[in-house]
Amino acid sequence: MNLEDVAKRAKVSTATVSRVLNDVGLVKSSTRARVLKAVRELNYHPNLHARTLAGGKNRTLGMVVSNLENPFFLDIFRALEAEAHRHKYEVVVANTDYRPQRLLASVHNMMGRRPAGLAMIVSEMEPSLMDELAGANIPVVVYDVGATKPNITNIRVNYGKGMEKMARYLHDLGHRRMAFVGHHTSLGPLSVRKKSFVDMMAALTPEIEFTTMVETDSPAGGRQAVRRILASGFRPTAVMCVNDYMAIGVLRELRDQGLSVPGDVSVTGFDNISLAEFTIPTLTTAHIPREKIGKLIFETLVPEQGRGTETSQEILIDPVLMVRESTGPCKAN
Amino acid sequence: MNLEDVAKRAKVSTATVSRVLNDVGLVKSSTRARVLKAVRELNYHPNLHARTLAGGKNRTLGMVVSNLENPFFLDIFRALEAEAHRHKYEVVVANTDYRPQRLLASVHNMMGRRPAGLAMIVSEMEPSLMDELAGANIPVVVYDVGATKPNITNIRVNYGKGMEKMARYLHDLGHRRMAFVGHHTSLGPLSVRKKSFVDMMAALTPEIEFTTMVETDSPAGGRQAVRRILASGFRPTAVMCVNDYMAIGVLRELRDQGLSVPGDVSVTGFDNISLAEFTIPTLTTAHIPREKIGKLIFETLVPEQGRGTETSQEILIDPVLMVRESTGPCKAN
DNA sequence: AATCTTTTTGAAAGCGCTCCCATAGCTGAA
DNA sequence: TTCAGCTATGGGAGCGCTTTCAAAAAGATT
Repeated sequence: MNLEDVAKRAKVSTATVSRVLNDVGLVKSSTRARVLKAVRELNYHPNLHARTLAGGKNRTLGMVVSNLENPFFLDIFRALEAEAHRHKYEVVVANTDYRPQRLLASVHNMMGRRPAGLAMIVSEMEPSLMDELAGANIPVVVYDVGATKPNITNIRVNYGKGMEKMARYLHDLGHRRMAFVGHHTSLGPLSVRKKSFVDMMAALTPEIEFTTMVETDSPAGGRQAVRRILASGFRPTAVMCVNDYMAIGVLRELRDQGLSVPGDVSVTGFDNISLAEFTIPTLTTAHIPREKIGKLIFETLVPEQGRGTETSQEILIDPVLMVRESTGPCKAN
Repeated sequence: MNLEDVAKRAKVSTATVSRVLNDVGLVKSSTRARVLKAVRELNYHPNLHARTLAGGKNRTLGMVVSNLENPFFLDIFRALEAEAHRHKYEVVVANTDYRPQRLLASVHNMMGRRPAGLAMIVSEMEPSLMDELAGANIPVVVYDVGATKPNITNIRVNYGKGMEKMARYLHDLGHRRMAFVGHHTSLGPLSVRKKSFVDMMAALTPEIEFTTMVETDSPAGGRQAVRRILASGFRPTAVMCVNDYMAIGVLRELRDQGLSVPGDVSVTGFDNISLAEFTIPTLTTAHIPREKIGKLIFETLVPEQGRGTETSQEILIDPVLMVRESTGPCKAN
């Protein structure tokens, strides 16, 4: 089933069918009707591959994320997709599960698809990959990772400041023995949050700080972290999590261990995913505007007509503290 | 950057480069090395569109789901993807948000991509679309929807039986005033669950049954449903949810209304998503093996060499009851 | 050294589309 | 009637690849 079949049936040339389908150039309305009829009757759908190949254009964007299971990433994907659909673009995602191996494979696959733009929302970027991307001839947006590179726009979230606000808030509530729960320590944007925590603790309550890193970014990871902390003998009055998704597991495990939140322990997350309003207790967190980020990504990857494509830029976003039920005054002596 | 550039640099023909890249045909090892070197130096990635166009083959599968935000769908996607990657296939997903409009657009987009196979995990299928898919010349799998069609494999979950087990279990605990919470009533597989509930109630405890349908498949939807039920004056001792994802909101709202679970009200979900072990209390549900379903989808879409492609078949899966903390004996008088 | 194999390579024809360029209708003015 | 000036169409090259077919190169055999 191809253009020629349609052309034959409508008794026109393939050029005309193409014109009708793309709504470009002049076509007599009677001819157009005939073509559309043939298209419908044959249940024809243009071969996208041939289209991109011939036209050199592509209305699909690529997006690579670390963990689609974490609602944070999913939300960004959905926001980008919504914006894309509004402009008749499509988005194809790839998930890496924080595995560098997969990252590479995904990026290469994406490059093979020759997308109109590529968004990298991953924590495990490597400098060499950044170089490769800068060399690829398409617009690239990266999320909060690595140094600024020519041809690559960087959307940054001020995690440091967010963590600082959070730590200060807990400190003001009287908390001194705090623990930090994270995953995949070594990765850029994640280590920023951890470092920020460690620095704050050093400044606020020297020598009292505990950091756990587990292998998975999930509630199960959060649960495991709590077990580790308690097994070590450390009894924090507050636990700060690298994100909300892990905090869900932290809340659950604390309860399993007979500790009440926020009575015995305060818990904070990060991201403000929608589930944060459904946990018991609801979760104190820092809001990161995924909606806005998704939109920003689209605007960067598909620059509006007229406005020239920036070579590279940097966008900074500030997290906003959202206080809910999971945090309260420190009651420990 | 194309095959010819590589060929020129390696001083061979494009045919040879192609042979090396696809690992077919005989190529002298010294030549192969030269080609690979050129590929590396140019950072070349084959144009997938040209590949599919020329080769007529495609190693990517399409998948359309109703709500990627619901972990149930995401799990199936991830299972399918894992299996696909194992066989060097890729998966591209499209999300419909239960909107027929989007469904159509997604399917057409997929057809344009000429995937090796298409999996439809959507509740909002229409017969006409089924016909169109049966006519398309690719393997199609649909999840639990519509009548069996030639050329289309149907993976069915015995929701009716699952709901029956669940209702009977609650009945045995003494519950009589039960409510059902769902969304998008009219859609096939969803209405099965509802109908099953209604039928069971009719058999077990005639005239005491309450059904709410809200617009979104999400915790927020679950919350809204509880508000509606309570606003109506009905005081159920058990709430059965169409899935776990909505049950999360139900649990939260019941607590907000001062009702304890399972003390005052028992709650059940369906699917056994991993979050069901992290809610407070943990959620009684029915397990649906997403892992297995993902695998099954792959095997159906990409039939192994040798085994002939079945024209159409039907696969049936039985849910398994998972009793956790959210259900208990009815204490009401 | 001549001939026959076998291995290795290249030339070129598509794959299904877009888009440029040329041609064919048509309208109305001269 | 003729021709400029449109509007509508068709022809065909080319997008980057795979794949067949044939030819060249390299060994093997006598």
